[in-house]
Parts: sequence; structure tokens; C-alpha cells
Amino acid sequence: MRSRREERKARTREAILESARECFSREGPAATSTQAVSVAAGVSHGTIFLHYPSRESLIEAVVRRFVDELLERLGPAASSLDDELAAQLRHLGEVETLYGHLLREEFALSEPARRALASLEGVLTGRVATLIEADGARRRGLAPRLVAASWIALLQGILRRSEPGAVGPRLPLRGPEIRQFCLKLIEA
Amino acid sequence: MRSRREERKARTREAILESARECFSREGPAATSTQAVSVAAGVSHGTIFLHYPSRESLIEAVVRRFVDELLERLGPAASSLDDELAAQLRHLGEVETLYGHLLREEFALSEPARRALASLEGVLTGRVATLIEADGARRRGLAPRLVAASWIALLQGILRRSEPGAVGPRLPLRGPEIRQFCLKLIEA
DNA sequence: CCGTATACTGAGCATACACTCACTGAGTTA
DNA sequence: TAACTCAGTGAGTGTATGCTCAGTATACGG
Repeated sequence: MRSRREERKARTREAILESARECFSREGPAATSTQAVSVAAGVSHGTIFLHYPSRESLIEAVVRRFVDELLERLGPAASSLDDELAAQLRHLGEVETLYGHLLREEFALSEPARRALASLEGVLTGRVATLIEADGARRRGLAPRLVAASWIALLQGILRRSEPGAVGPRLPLRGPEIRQFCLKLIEA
Repeated sequence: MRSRREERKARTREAILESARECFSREGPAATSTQAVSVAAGVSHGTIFLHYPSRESLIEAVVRRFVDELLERLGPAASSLDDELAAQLRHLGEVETLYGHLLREEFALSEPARRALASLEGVLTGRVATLIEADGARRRGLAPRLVAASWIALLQGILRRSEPGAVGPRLPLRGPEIRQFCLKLIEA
């Protein structure tokens, strides 16, 4: 059974994680101090380190949850390429600001956090490549993995440029265009 | 006429700039302290700030020179798409480590430095798009700018992953593959 | 109701760096 | 050659920030 203490502790831990996610969405991990997270979470600065041994580990926890939740929301691969691309666009569009920050600041992340992001990228690329193979793009002599890589590269490029303040092209706006482009690529 | 003092001053300034470029190639601007640059240049720490008002301005100077030199070495646009892609691969391959760091750490650069990199990207993309248009990719209904964007995105993706220590795919290795891929994209 | 365990506090410490400035000595000028 | 100029020096300063720890208040157990 869960004591009142344990419950409060769990709530605190969750508040820190959630506040960190919000801060990272707004400013990016690199520009977010542990101090700022503690204020946002309504706890003292020291409490952060009671739950997470270091700033780095907190960032890793946020990234891991981000990746896990995104993969869960995506569910199993779609059965057609069109549906899969649409699904990826929809779900990535929903986490545009945070994912954009993570992509831009990737080099400043710890190795585990980078690996988590890489695994996400791998899943997205793999799904697209598999569906392209099924659709038979080979007929045109295009390597499925390269077509898939183009898709991901274009997608990440848009996200990377989508800074909160900037007026650049956002995923919801540009999405349909690159989806059609990708579909045309594999047309015989 | 140039006095001995002016000459020495110019040489010092140049040594700092060149040493900074080397440090940035090895470790990236973000991981390079002004202290490290001064040691590499064989001058005292304070001398850096005698020639560059701030660390940021030194980084900007390196980036500006990097872009200017690269554009100069590239010369005018090639007459065929194939030649242009090959030229871009060759010249970017020569500056792979520095350009890789700059792409990865772009978000940590100042606005002027980012603009300089954006202008380089714009030139590369523009050239490819123009040549694709000339080759008539429109027949397949592919927007030239998107094909060009795919090219640049794939290229930058490889460079971004090419960390000095890592065993990842390098431009000289992967280059021919994506060049053929790009050419196949615009085949009718 | 009292002693103990522990989640939490927040002032303070350690470190890393960009940047400064009083001083030095080589180069220039009269 | 003497006075002056200025590139260069490097110890020192200010600041930001991750992290610590002695102390506090609250929940728990007997």
C-alpha cells in the first residue's frame, strides 16, 4: 500500500518532470536552468536533485518519456504508405516545438538522450522504408531506405527550422506538400 | 606603407582567426574556450579581445570566412546537374569536420553566424533547383525546390552525423550514392 | 503522544569562463 | 637617444549555474 508520503513524493517527482517538459518546449533544454524548472514545478531548487541525480538525468528522463509517448500514440505501423506519412505528420505536428528544440540542440544532449532520439528516428524511417518496399519503388531503381531518409530529412528540416517565435514554415503548413512529394517519388 | 607594428598586429590577428578555425574543426565552437584559442595561437588570453570584441564576434569571423572561402572555391554554378552535385560533394567533403560542427551547433551560434550559414545553404539549394528546372523534372510533377531541398537535407544529414570520432557514414563514402539518387529522382 | 524517518528547503559552495585593466617592452618619432 | 605610442600580457573580476548539506516540518510507528 502507498503511504501519504510516498504519494506526495511521486507527485513531486511527476511535477518536476512535467514542468521540465514544459520549460524545454518553450525554451529548449539548453536554455533551461534547473532553477527555472524548480520554480515552474513549485518546489525548491534542491528538490530537483533529490529526484534526479543531475540535470542531465532529468533531461534524459524527459526525452525518454517524449519518445515513449510518441511511439505509443503512433501505435502500430499503418498499412499504406499514405496513411503512415499522414500519421507521422499528425503526431509530430502535435509535439512540434519540443521536438524542434531537441533536434536543434541534439549535440548538447547526453549520449543516452541522443540514443533515444535516434531510436525514434529509426522507427519512423524503418516503417516508411518497409511500406515503400511493399509499394514496389524498386521498379524505378530508387533505394527504399534513401527515399525514407529523404522523407525524414525533409521532415526534420522543417521541424528544426520551426522556432517558436520565427515565421518559418510549420509542419501543418508544409506537411501535405512533402507528403505528396514523397508519394510521387515512389510512383512508377 | 605598412609599419613593422602593423604587420605584426595583422599576423597576430590572422593567427588567432586561423587557430580558432582549427580548434572549431576539432572540437566545435561550443566546446572551444577563448583560452584554448589563445594557447593554440601562441598569444595571451587577453590578446584575443584586443582583436575581437567578444568570443561571439570571433566565431562569426570564422564562419564568415568559412562561407566566403567555400563559395569562392565552388566558383560559378556548373552547367549540368551532375557536375554541380559532384562539385558540391567534393568541396563540402573537404570541409566536412568544420561544417559538420557548425551544422550540429547551429542553434548555439549568434544570429549573424546563422545567417551566413543560411546564405551558403541558399546558394547550394538555388543552384541545384535551377539546374533541375532546366533538366525538366517538372514533367514528373516534382517541385524542383523540393527535390533540391531533399538533396541538401540528405547532404546535411550526413555531415551532421559525421562526428570526428564516430564511425558513421562520411561524405566521400556516401556521396556517390546520394548523387545517383538525386539524379534518378529527376529522371522522367 | 513521543521518537524516528524522510521529503523538502534554500543558503552557500565550487567551477568554469568570458572579459578587464594596470603594466611591460618593443617599435616609432622627433 | 630620449620621449612616446601601442600591441601584447596575464593575474584578477564578475557572473552564471550545477550541485550540496545542515536544518526543518511533516508523516509514520510504537
